[in-house]
Amino acid sequence: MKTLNATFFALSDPTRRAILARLALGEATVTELVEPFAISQPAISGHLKVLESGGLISRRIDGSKRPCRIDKKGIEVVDQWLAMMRHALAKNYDRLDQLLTDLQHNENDAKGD
Amino acid sequence: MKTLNATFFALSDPTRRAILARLALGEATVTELVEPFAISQPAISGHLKVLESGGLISRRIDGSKRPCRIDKKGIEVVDQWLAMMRHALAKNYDRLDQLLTDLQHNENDAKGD
DNA sequence: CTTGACTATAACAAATTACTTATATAATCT
DNA sequence: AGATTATATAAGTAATTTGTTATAGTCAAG
Repeated sequence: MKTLNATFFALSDPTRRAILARLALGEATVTELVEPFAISQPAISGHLKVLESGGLISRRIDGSKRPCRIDKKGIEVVDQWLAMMRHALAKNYDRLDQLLTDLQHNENDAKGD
Repeated sequence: MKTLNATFFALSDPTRRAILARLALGEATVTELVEPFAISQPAISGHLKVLESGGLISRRIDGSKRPCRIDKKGIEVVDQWLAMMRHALAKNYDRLDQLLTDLQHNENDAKGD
């Protein structure tokens, strides 16, 4: 459960998701990750730490470089949460109150923020 | 993209995920949601607003009550992001450098925080 | 062994978040 | 109408987050 917190928290920041998207194209060192992102190197290092503790990336040691790559653990955590939600939703789907709210949902059609 | 931000941000808070878990059991009004959570009603209302703007819940109007229910839009957004990541990872999986880093990953085995 | 590249940490400021209590608004009930 | 219930908004506060610059540590190259 703590993992879930850390993982979703890591994903909640657009810069960190952008880092993941970059990393999805292949491994990259910290310096390589700083380039496209227009924020300082320490800021990126901080994001990487958050991503790592969320199980979304891992790092190796290559001399003085620390190449980062996507770690599937984090992705699996999200996947499991999704599956859990879908399971709970499916279980409820044939309950009467859910059906009723489905019907009533129509009146909810044009609603602003 | 803005939706992704809002959705993941909404999911990044444990209280909000707990609200979703409760809602997965079926619709609930704001007052019903306040009960199990030991925080004030305005705090819950704030969380609900965040969840709604992340497309994770929707609300109907029932007299003075505002029953909340899970909205699958948010879940689909997460699902699409997952699919996108998996696709990018799969595309890279047969690239040489990825294979190399896979091999080198072994030396990364026992690494603390 | 000094210099330069790569990354992490410290110290601090600004913005955001998540609460709180108090209050406003709207619907329900008597 | 007056009281009660259901929810939202306002104002304020403490904690957290995200960024910055400056600096330290480690490795590589000459």
